[in-house]
Amino acid sequence: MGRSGPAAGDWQAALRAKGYRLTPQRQLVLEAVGELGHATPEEIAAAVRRTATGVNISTVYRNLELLEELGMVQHTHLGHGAPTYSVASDDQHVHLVCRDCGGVDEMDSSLLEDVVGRLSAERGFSVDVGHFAVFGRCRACVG
Amino acid sequence: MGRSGPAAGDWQAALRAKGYRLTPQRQLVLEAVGELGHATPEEIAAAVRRTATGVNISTVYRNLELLEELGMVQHTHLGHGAPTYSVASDDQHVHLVCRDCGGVDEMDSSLLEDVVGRLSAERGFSVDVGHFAVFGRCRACVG
DNA sequence: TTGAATGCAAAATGTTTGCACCCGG
DNA sequence: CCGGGTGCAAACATTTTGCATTCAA
Repeated sequence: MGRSGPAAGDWQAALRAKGYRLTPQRQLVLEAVGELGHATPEEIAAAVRRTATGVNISTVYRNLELLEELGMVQHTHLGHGAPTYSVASDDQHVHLVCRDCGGVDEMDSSLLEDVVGRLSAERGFSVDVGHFAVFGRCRACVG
Repeated sequence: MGRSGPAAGDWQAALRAKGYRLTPQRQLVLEAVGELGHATPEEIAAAVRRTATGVNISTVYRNLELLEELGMVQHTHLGHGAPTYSVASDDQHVHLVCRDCGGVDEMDSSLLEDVVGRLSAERGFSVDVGHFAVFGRCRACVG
């Protein structure tokens, strides 16, 4: 996490190619998403503010939207309140959300291999595996 | 839809057994959920008001919560805004939500049989199949 | 220079809560 | 009669938007 990786400059070039600018806020939002993982816009804003006080929440929203459009981040609805964001390059995983304790666990997306295959074959539906939450009750709450 | 079925009186008895009352609003909310299917609280309120003007939105929320607690209805987060409610007795199905056109399709929950089995065996996680949305892109939007 | 981006405040959604009054049992 | 239920208004939480100002390129 927090790694810039070999493609660090690529997205900056992609930004400019589309007529967008590289601002400190933009960079900080992307870094925060990478460092936090599964973070809500509010949490991301808080993280960004630890480096740059005064960054507005609406700026965070606007940048998350832009970064998602560029394919840099993606969001998942874990059920309850705000959605959570993570960097798109992170390994795809399925979220297991417990409706009782609210806990979130993860499983490798290979779990859904055959489901994805069947939906593609039978319906032409292309599953977005990362954007995914399975609801139910965890071992502890099932009792 | 809209059928009262053989168990029509059962939930009314269940209500009283738990010290709750049977009010017109309560009945109308349950009926509306059954008639609409996949309806948001706002849509349910609108339907209820076609019969009884003046029913407050907060009453709808409170009754949806109660009816869900009693196992009469259930809600699903389809991704975007408000959650949608349906009667719990309806055949369980998986929701396929297109992230481009926003369309919602359904598939029989047998699709997830093995996934449910594996999650139960490997993690002790009990999947709530009805409370489920698979995100991706539908045939039309994949192009 | 110039238009994209930001900050701020206000508006738009969606949901919850406190409280006085009402009514089902 | 009595405690659960309702309506109403206000509070909340989350997200979006209008607009003047700022700043990356």
